[in-house]
Amino acid sequence: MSLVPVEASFFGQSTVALAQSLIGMLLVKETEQGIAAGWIVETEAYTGVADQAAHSFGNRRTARTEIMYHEPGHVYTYTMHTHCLVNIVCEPVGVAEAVLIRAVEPHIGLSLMQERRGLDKSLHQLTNGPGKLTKALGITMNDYGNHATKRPLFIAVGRQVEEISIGPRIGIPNSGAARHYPYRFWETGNPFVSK
DNA sequence: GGTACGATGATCT
DNA sequence: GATCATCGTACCC
Repeated sequence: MSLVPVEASFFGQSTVALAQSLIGMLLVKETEQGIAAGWIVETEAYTGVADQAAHSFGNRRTARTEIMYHEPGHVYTYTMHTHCLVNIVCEPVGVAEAVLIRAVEPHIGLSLMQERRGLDKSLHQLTNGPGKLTKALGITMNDYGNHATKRPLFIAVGRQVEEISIGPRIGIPNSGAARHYPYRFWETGNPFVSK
């Protein structure tokens, strides 16, 4: 098992392309309690200035969205309804786009994830949602601004994915036409996707 | 199997 | 004070 972070150049592709490339990659988080990692099985692309569903729509720039304007590969975490969500920043400096990681398949540190999520949860309930996977892996707002090529939170080379499905994004009913964009990607048939 | 809804807190106006 | 890129439970097929 080699947990080697990917090269920074991996993140130098378009947001939509990266959202698909991330499917099958390994999301790794190291803490004092140990390592937890999961295969990424579901992502969503948020394409910034013209995407009404993106936090950076119209180039809105605040303390929260600041990291989206930086180099690709940075980690963008933020809280939503008491949950922490994790994104990977895309596109060159000044272009604020990102990929939301919506679900992973538990791979390393299963008992640690179960401990964090509650022992009554079945395996497939641990990480099949954006708020769930951050809790299972121990990802918090402290990871905001970390680069995904560096510990303790990074992307590692993953496995082959046979087929990727495409559909509209989830949970953005108030985003005008943007809600219909085919920007959600998941590994076809994988039982750990959020829906 | 499905849908409905309330809790909950950071962020922005 | 309004707005959410959510989750879990309740309830109804």
